[in-house]
Amino acid sequence: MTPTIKDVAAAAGVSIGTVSKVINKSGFVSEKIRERVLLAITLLNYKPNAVARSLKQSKTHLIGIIVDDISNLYMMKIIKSVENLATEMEYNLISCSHNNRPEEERKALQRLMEKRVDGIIMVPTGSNLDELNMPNNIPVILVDRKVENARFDTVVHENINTSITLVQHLYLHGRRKFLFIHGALRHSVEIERVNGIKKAIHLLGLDMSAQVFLEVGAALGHISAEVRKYLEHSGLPEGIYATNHLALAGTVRALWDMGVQVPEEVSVAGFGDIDTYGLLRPSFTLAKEDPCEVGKIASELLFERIEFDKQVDQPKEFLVTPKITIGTSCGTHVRP
DNA sequence: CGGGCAACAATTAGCACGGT
DNA sequence: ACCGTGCTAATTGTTGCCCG
Repeated sequence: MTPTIKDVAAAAGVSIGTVSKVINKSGFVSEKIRERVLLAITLLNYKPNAVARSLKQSKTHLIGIIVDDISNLYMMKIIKSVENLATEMEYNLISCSHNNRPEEERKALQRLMEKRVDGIIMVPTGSNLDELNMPNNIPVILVDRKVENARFDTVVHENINTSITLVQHLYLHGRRKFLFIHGALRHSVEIERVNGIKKAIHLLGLDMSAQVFLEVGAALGHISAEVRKYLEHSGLPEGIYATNHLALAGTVRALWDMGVQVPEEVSVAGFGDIDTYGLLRPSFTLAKEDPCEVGKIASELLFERIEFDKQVDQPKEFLVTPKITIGTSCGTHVRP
């Protein structure tokens, strides 16, 4: 059996309370006894039992994080960023995916609560929070997506104005007929970005009937096939704008497969960082999200609540503004 | 300074009790 | 004798408080 504090106490010839004081550097222990205890710890290769400690302290030093899909690079960056602070604060992370299914979201929450995690950071599916049995005894921070009835702090990207800026950008370089490729309008991110597009169309006085909105799925292979099918059937627009990194990657792949030259034949803009390793010299304009910043703000908020017992008086919304990087797609072409 | 002990949360073995 | 029910007490490792 692995040695317990009891074994250390017996080996050192002291009580377990004294061993506890030595381990936690609390209270008074004479130097002679302290050395004896430390020697016993070394000889027995004793490691304190975190489970028993949690039992006593009602604190597990565990943080739960629920995202839509843990293999999604964007989500991975949020998790990594949360982990950075968690490690510094001597907490461990439990990561879960809900795959955008409310039922899995509910179960993941349930499991984390049963594990008695000290706090939760979560990307909501967008389902009704009242039906999720959200915890009210531990802090929760929502990230990436806004939800109605939020009694929780939320960290999200700015989507509407950024979306408007991207359309304006294509417009300023002479584009007037667009293909807007977006995902399912299930959560706030896609809804806001599409709303931004519509606002931009209105602001710029573009002909709405000349614009096309194409909704695509969430799997890269399918997206590129759908985009290709559309382009082969309906021809190239002047500009393409994809609202998320998967839609953008699928679009770029379809254009490559079709041998379409960007920006010579069509301008491309979109959300997302699809060039993880910096291998591309992108000829399209990007609004790059900053998932690391989202994770950083969210984890800082969470630890404020956990460690300093800070209460949520009025739930706040924190906005992270995506950085726009100009590709070559717009610089070379000017409308005649 | 150091020992003793309750408390923490959840589970389960053990036991008494009543009914068939 | 056997079964189900409901209760108590023990169990786990650690901490923090009290007492001498």
